[in-house]
Order: sequence, then structure tokens, then C-alpha cells
Amino acid sequence: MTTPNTDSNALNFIEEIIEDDLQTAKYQGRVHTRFPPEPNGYLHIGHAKSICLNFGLAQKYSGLSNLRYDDTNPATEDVEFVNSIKDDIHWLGFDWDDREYYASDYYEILYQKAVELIKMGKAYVDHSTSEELAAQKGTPTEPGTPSLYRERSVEENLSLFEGMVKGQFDEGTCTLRAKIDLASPNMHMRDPVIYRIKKAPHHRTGTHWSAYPMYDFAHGICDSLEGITHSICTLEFEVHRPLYDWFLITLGMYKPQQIEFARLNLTYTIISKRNLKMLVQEGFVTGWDDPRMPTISGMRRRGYTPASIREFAKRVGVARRENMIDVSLLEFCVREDMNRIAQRVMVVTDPLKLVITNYPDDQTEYLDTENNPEDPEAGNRQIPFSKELYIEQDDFMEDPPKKYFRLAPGAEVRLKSAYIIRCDEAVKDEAGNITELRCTYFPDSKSGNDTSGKKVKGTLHWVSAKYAIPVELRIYDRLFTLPDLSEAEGDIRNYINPNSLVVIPHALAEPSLAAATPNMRYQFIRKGYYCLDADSSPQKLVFNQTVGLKDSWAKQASKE
RNA sequence: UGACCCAUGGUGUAACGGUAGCACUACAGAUUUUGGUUCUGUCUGUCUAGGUUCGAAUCCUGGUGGGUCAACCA
Repeated sequence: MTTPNTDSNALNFIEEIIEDDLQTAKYQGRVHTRFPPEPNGYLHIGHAKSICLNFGLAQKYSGLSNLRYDDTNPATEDVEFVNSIKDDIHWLGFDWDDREYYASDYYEILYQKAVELIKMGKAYVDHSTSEELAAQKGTPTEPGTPSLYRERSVEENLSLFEGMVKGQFDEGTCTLRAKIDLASPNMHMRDPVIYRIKKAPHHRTGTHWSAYPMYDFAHGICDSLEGITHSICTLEFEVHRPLYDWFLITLGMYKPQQIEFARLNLTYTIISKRNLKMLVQEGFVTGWDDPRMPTISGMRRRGYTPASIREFAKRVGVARRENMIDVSLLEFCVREDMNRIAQRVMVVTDPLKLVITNYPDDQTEYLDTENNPEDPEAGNRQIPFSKELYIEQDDFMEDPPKKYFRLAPGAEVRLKSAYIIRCDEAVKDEAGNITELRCTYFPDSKSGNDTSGKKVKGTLHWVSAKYAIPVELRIYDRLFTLPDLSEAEGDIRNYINPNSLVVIPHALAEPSLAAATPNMRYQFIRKGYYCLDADSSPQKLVFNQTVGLKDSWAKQASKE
């Protein structure tokens, strides 16, 4: 028998588990996942991987996926984040229909379940301070020791717990702990705290509750209540799984299975919420949606498309081993999508004046050019050509190296969609800087109607001096200079790339760009992919470089 | 010096006891009115030592390396 080696139908380990479960009807053929963000920050590329996984699995197996906010800590959570999270998921192309849930929806049930635990003698109110509690936990190599309050009566626990949720005690004075196993090698089983007092108002339940459930207690019960089948989370929750199971088994509730996978790591990128927050708060970036940020909102502003991020999520795979994905894979996915959809336009970033000496002074010719060679449906447009043009400084060298295909004294090149020209003279100022190129054009070499018989190696982009419009360009590079930030010695701030943003205030664009819209994607020919930035206005157009074009010439030139 | 998890080219990820494949990267060439795209090719891999087996990336044992866990965070 032949086993096809194509990876198109290779399953990741979670799909294997699901297909197994489908086979054995473990959940009556259901597949129901959930994406459980805590509304305390903006979503990032790591969340995108999780979103694509959870919603993607539901799609693939004709199941469902819920959005559930893990809002069990009112001190850190806010509606601002609730809304941005919804926007980001929708933007990525996924939807949860009417299944928008909150852990806070279940506070009453959670409370009842805690009471049940108390009645079973499996939970107790503890007045130990957090320091005492830490000491009681023991260490991974030494067992824990019982709290003074561990053997309280059910009645006393019941009334104290009621007091906790009703606000009769101050924050930090007591907790509700599950009574499990102080000698467990798994620290999470050593009588974990399941409720603590928080007086901060909750963004949905206000001041109704004064004590809130901890993640470990709430999460599994919420999964259970929603009928989740596969509760997918990242590797660091692996040691929580026995606890996840313990609550549901002890309470006799339906038990989904928790499956852990390795979180995404990206070269030259920091993805933890804590560090992203640092970048924002300390002004290294302009905000959570700064185009250099690996947040979904930052990537959106940068010009990344949802399709490119979904493709990236698919290509990075799902496994249990630690990984470090090369950002070049992300860039590949973006270029791949952009190449399909981006409208080609000409923009000169670093202008050098070029005069065609044998072209009539006041003549303007409108030349036809294709909008996207990869997509015939995209049609054509007209661009104005005249005697005075601008080309890229980079595209002229007075004394070029051998394989230089661009302009040089005496050299001939084609101007994209226009004519072949020859450079006759480079005009210089007193300081010796080249200020202007004087060229001759060949009238019979017009693009699409070339009878000149000339062959040139290079094609340059250009704009007409008379019709070009000024635009600002923002060009981004990686935020850090170290590929693997986990190897940073000392402060990661020492590795921040000082050149992660380069602003080009006065680039010159072909006039069609005056009609640019925020959703359009452009390829500035021979330069990169761009989109309009949120800071743009009709008076001052601002473009973000989403990603540069591959530049094998620059690569070769830098090697010499 | 505990428990648990992990180990396949530079980076990811397949191969489910039977030919180590795919993608990204890098490099080389062809095509090209974008030094883009496209196409072709090349380099590079089963952590280690034993064991089981006709046969091991795959199963077992030891070692090595990496990760996780001792928040009233999630």
C-alpha cells in the first residue's frame, strides 16, 4: 500500500485526536471548541494562531466554536479590550454567531459549585496570608503542610464563604481553597486557591460580587457548561490538567478534554502581553496598533491581510514542541497574498531629476499600464509622461559595477510602460553632487509598440515631475535586533532596533494615488507593498510599507 | 537536583515498524517591460548509547539537551 507523502492531508496531533474521537463517538460526533481570551489587553499573532486553530477546527469538522471571555479578574479587565478582541476576531474572518459568553455569565453557578465542594468537605476558607500560603505549599521536592484552617467545619466554611462573596471581608484576608493533596508532586494540586476577594468593580457584574473564582476553578466548569469537547490551550497549562479534571470529576460534571499545544514564537519579536505593554507604556512604539507591533491591530494597520495571517497560521503547524518561527515565513505569506491582489503603481522614494532633452517641452502623453500583471481582471490605467521626470537615486551610478542593469552615463534602460532612454550627461553642482540627468528618448520604443529593436537589461520606475504628488512613506523593520529574545542578556530594551521606523517625508507618487483608499493594497513597483495609514489625510497622504519586495540585487550588492 | 512535557536539515512540519518527504530560508540557473512574480535545480536532518526486531525516526531502557510547574494572574 502507498502512503501519500503529501502534507496536504497530514493531520496535526489535535486533528488526530478529534478524528479518533469522531471514530469512537466519544462526544456523539460533536466538535465544539472555544477561544477564551482574557479582556485585559490586545490580541497578538499568538492569539491569531489560537483563533485560527479553534475556529478552523470547528469549520473543518462541522462543529462550533464559542467566544468566551475569561473575565475572572476585575482588577485588570476592561470593556475596551472586550470590543477590540471582537473586532480582531471578526477581521481575521471568524464568527461565533450568538455564542458570545463570559465567565462572568456563570458566576452564580460557579458560586453554587464552590458551595457544593464545601459541603463535600473538599473546600475550606483559609485566613493564611499569601506569604503563609506560599510557605505551606512546600517546594517541588518537599510536600506542603496543612493550613491551620484546613479542618474547619462545613457550616463555618459555608458562612465564611458567603461573607467573602458578600463583601464582609477585606481583600487579602481570606481565600477559598480546594482540599486536594498537599503531598502531590504537582504543585497545582496542593490545595489551590479557588476564590479570592477583589473589591474592584467588574466590567459586567459591577459590585455584585466581592469574591471571584480563579482561572483553574472557572475555566473547566465554563467549558463543561458550554458543552465544549476539546479545550485547547498552550503548553504551560499542561500541569493544570489534573486540576481541570479533578473539579469536573469531583463535581460530577460533563468533562471536555484539555489539549495543550506549543505557543507561537517569532524571531526578532516579543509576543508576551507584558512586554508588549512595556513597549507601549515606555513609548518605544506609538500604541498597541503601531504597525511594528505583533498585535492583530498593529498588523492590520501595517497592511497585513486576514488571508495572509490565516495562511501563516496554517503553515506554522500545531505541535507540542517549542518552536521559533522565522519571521521570513510571515513575510512570505504576506507577499504571496499581496502579489495576487495589490495594484501596481509607481512611487519614487528618493527622487533624482531626469530631463529628456529631445522630448517636446509642454507635451503630456498618457501611457497605458496594467494594474496587476497577476490579475488580468484588474484592468489598465493611464499615467502621464512628460519631459521632466524623477527616477530613484539608486537607479543611477556614475561608475557602475559589472552586473548593474540600471542607468549610467551612456547606458540605456526602459522606463516602465514608457520609452527606452539613454543617459547622455549627469549634471553636478559645485559640491559634485549629481543634480540632474540629461537623457535622450527613442520615440519608436514606446511600450507596447516598440519597433526600435533595442534590447535593455533594466526597467526603471519613474514619475512625471509635473504631475507627481508628494506622499509620506513609513518604512518598518523588525523591532528587535536579536533573533531569539529568550537569549537576551539583561534587559530586552537593549535589543530594541533604533531603525525600526524610517520616515520618508517627501516621496513622489504617480497622480492616481490621490484616490487611494484605506482598503486598497498597493505594490510600489520595485519597492514594496504599501497601504494607506490611519494618519493619512487628503492634504497629506501617508503610506505604510507592509513588507518590501524581495531584493536580490541589494543582497548581491551588499555581499561585495 | 522532584514531577511532567519535548527532541527529524538553518527554521517549521510529515513519515503511525518497511525508500526520511513538504514548505520557508540560503545558493545556482531559466523566463521576465518590476533585479518582483513564475519555473528548474543544489546544499543541509532523524540528539546520544544500548536493547527488541528480518527491518527502528518510529517501540523499550539509560544518558544528554531544551521547556514547564512553587501568583489571592490567565
